[in-house]
Amino acid sequence: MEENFFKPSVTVDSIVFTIRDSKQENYRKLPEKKLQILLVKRGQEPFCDKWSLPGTFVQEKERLEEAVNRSLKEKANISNIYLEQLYTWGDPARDPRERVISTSYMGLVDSEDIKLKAGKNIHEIDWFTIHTTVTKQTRKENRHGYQKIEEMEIKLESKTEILKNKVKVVKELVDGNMIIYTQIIQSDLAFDHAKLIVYALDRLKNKVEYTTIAFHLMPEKFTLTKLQQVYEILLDKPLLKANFRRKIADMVIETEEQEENAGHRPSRLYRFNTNWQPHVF
Amino acid sequence: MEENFFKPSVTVDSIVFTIRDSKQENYRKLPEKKLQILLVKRGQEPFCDKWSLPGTFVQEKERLEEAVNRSLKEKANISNIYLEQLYTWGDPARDPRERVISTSYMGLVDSEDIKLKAGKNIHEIDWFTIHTTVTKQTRKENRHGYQKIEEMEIKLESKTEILKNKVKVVKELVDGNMIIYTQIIQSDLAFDHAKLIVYALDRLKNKVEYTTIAFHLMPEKFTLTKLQQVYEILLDKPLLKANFRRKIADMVIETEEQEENAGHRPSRLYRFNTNWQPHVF
DNA sequence: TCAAAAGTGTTGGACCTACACCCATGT
DNA sequence: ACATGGGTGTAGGTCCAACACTTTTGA
Repeated sequence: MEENFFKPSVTVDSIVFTIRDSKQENYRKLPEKKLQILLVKRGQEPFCDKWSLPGTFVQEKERLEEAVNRSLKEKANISNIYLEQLYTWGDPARDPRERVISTSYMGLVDSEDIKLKAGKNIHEIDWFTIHTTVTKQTRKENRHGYQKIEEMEIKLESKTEILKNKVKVVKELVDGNMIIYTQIIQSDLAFDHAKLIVYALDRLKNKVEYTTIAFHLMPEKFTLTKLQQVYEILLDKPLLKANFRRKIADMVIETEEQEENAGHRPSRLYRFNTNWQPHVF
Repeated sequence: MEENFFKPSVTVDSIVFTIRDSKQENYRKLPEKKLQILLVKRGQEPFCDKWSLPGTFVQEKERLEEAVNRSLKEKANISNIYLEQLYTWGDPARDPRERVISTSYMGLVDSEDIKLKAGKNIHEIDWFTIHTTVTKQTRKENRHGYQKIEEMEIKLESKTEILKNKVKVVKELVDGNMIIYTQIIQSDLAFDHAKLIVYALDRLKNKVEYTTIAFHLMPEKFTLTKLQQVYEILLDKPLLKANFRRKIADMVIETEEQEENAGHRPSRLYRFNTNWQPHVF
């Protein structure tokens, strides 16, 4: 065996996204929807009473995904949601006391599925709407390639609180190799959780374009307009209805059901086509 | 703080890919190219004298990427290559002695860059050509969705050895949530490294289509035909020259240099266009 | 009646596939 | 001279953005 004295603590943290109605103007208009994230207010040191991602220490006989599921069950009363491993954060200084390596998971849910309940070691729990703004963008060419710096503000807003975070994402091309690192400038969140959120957001928005990941934010049966709203939020741009419908046509299957009482023509409900596969050429 | 008694060992393992000439038939023909992977023969228990991925234990004051770079330097005399974190493997039973959690990294190199040298705790080091065959594919529909099982053989071949591996990949859709797990049926490699290789291969082949990752397998200056060969190997299908060139046209920049002495018309050398960005709509 | 959303059809242009063809080189 | 790869042009089809238009409902 190789020299192996050092053992770190290992945790899992989850970034759970959902898309929820934020307001409805009148009986005719569709409610406006927003991308939201699940946060818990810590009940222990360090960062006691700071908002943070739900997470837990990995136990001796437990797989990582089991730990994630346990933490969501214990802390937020959530079970059985879509989870996907994202990234493992191993900076020696990321926990102020001792070295903790954390593997982050992205979770996606239909918000209707969930009844939140603050659990173990948690003082509060809530959904926070995500607002991101790019505040600065620079790009410098150099001998080896270039350096791109992006400063971003991430505002997280619940009914009662606003959390502000500012990060700097540096993308550097050195001898053909892309190096990306994120730096927290200011954060109201515990630990380096602002970083984990930025990373997860990026991955989510990216994957929308070439996977069916968005369907995990939907209920089993949904209208095409609601699906379009989800895509519009994630892609951050308006889409044309006719074109959107043609594009996702074979990812969905028509059902016989309709949604009524909406103040306008009733819309047909669809479900995901489990037979769908991306076109291969 | 939460209860936190258990601390696992943490390692990093790297799956380093390259594309190398395997044979040249005559002075006119271009050499045939193959996708290869870097393996080391372990010099310690457990799995002493078994081939494995290069890896190391993460040390106390070291970031994960530093550990990966150190292990590649110490064990294989490789430095300064493209690395990308892939996945963290935390199955409690993946190491026969004690619990070890391992984060895997994918490395990509131009093979000309590298002079291998077996290093610390390593008996041998070599490149292995990867041959994969899907031996069985089943798909069952059920109440919740479906289950897809794929059996794959991965043959790894160096000048002197052939390593055989057989894995079973199960993709299951349960209540709209996709669960993927891999199972090793038979493997000549140490630990669960066959799994890590299958995962890395999958990711590499996938990313070729929507990123510029393939360029990390190229030297700084290259001919378009060599680039096309790399794409053909990764996509596992022949491409039409004229169409390929149009598709990658704005990812590359023409240089003034040419490659000569080839027994046919000399070909222009290109380099990667660092200004390239995917088309956004 | 009418506001709002549901839902469909059309058109011009961009891009993609397949194939044909010519060019330049070393032996 | 010729095998081999380097390199480009084009025709036909498919896909896609943009826009216009009709339908259906609840109040």
